[in-house]
Amino acid sequence: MERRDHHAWTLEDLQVGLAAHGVTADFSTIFRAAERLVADGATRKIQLEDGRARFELEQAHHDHLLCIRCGELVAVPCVIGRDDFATLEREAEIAITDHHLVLSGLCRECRDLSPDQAKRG
Amino acid sequence: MERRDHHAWTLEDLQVGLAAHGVTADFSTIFRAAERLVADGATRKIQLEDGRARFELEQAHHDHLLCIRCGELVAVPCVIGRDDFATLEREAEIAITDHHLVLSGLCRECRDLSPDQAKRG
DNA sequence: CTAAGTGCAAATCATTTGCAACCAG
DNA sequence: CTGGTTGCAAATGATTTGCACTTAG
Repeated sequence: MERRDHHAWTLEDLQVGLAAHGVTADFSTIFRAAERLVADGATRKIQLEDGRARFELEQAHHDHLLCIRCGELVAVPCVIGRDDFATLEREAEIAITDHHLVLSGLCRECRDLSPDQAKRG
Repeated sequence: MERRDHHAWTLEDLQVGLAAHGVTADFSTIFRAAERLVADGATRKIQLEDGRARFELEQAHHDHLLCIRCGELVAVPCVIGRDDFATLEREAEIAITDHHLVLSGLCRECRDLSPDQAKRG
C-alpha cells in the first residue's frame, strides 16, 4: 500500500496514488489509515518545514533530503556518528534520545539536471 | 526585542514576553513583526514537529535540542562535519545546500533533574 | 495627506474529530 | 445485531490575510 516511486508520502500523495489505482478514498479515511499504521509501528510520520506531514514505511534509521527542485523527500543514510552524539552530550551537558535531520539540496535526478549546482560535487 | 531567557520563541512566547514588559500586541502584529525580521534576515524561523514555529535571532550555524521535558528549544553546536556531508554527497550522489537537525532529549536543567536518564551520560 | 503600523475578524491550510450510514461476520 | 470502516461535514490549531483606523512624518 505504501510503495512505488516515492519514499515518503503526504496524505495527498496517498490519495492521488490510490486514485491512480482506481481506489477512491476520503482524506479522513486515508488520514486514519496512515495514523493507524503509525500506531502499529509499521509507518513513521515525518513533519517537514513546509507544514505537510509525510508517511514512510518504518525502516532502519536514516535521514532525509528534501529536494529543493522537485520537492521529493528521499532517504539518505545517517551521517552522524555515535561518537558525535556522545561528544555533544558531554560538552553541552544534555541527553540525546533521538534526532531528526533534514537536508536541503538536490536529489540524484535533479542534481544531474542542474549543471550549476552539480559542479559542487 | 528577542532576547532574554529563551533561545527560540513561539509567537505566543513573544506575545507573553511582551506582555510581561507591559506591551500588549495582537497576534497578527507579532506575526508580522516576526516575519519582517525573517525577511530582513535578522531572524530565522524554525518549524518544529509540534507544529509551532519558533523564531530565533540569526546567528552562526548551530543545531537544536528540543527538550522532551520542558519543551524548550536550545541551541547546540553543529555536530556534523563538512567531511560527513562531502562523503554523503558523493555516495548518495546528491547535492546538499543546507540542513536542519533537531535533537530530542533533555536540556541541561532537565537532565540534571532526571536521575534515570542522567545516568546515560 | 501618505506611508507605516495595528487590532479585529475572517480566511487559510493541513489536519482531526463527530457522527450517521454501511458492510462483513 | 455488532464491531470495524467509511464519507461528509464541522471543528481544530496555528497561522495568514483583508481592511478600516491610527499615527508619525
